[in-house]
Amino acid sequence: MKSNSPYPIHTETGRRLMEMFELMLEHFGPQNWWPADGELEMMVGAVLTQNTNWKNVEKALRSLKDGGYLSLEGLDGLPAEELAQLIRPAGYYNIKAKRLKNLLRFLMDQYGSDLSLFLQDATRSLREGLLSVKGIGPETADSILLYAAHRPVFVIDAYTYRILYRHDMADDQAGYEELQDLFMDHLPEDAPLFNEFHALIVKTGKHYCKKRPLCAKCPLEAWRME
DNA sequence: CACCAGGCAAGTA
DNA sequence: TACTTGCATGGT
Repeated sequence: MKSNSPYPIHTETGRRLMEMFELMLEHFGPQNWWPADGELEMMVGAVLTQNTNWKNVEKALRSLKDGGYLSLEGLDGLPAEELAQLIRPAGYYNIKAKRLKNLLRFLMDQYGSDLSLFLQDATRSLREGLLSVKGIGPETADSILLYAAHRPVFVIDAYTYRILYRHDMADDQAGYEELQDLFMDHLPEDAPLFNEFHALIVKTGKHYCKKRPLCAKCPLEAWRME
């Protein structure tokens, strides 16, 4: 993907979104997400980072790696209680241990011990399968689809709500699917674009105040003044 | 001290 | 259906 050879955009909304994307890319550069060593680590990280600072997730992933548990077999052979203690720094460790176990059971029951069969599955509805797992909601499912299975699915998170609402591109009642459609109906279905855009939204969103109107300190506004 | 962080499920009315 | 609450550590 080259930032200076834009995709064909056919709507005003699409142009506004691409303008935001270009500004973010210009200011922060490529984010190269997802920061993980392999697809399984990515999926584990997706569960661990639920409502949790990524720095804390890294500590949990580190202890899983150091213990040699970051494989389907390694995690499967680990009692939930032990898994919980290993992922303590990521918070919500009891419930997240169960969620990881639920995900592991889904993968091994549906695809055996070969993760690539899951990642390359083009026949069934991967999203519905993931959403049937207790502990995998829309954002975690879509993160896995985009960053592990490389499908052109746009991931929505709290920062996406905040930025779009602040720039009057969505109302405060907008739901997940509604915001996802906003991106997917107006941008080309391109996994590398969705990958970088979501990562940049997370990076940029951190600089917006949680509850305050748009002001000159909001990144996109400040950059336009430069 | 309060507040936040790359959500989700279960309970309540 | 539409809110509300529990889950929990670590950093600012």
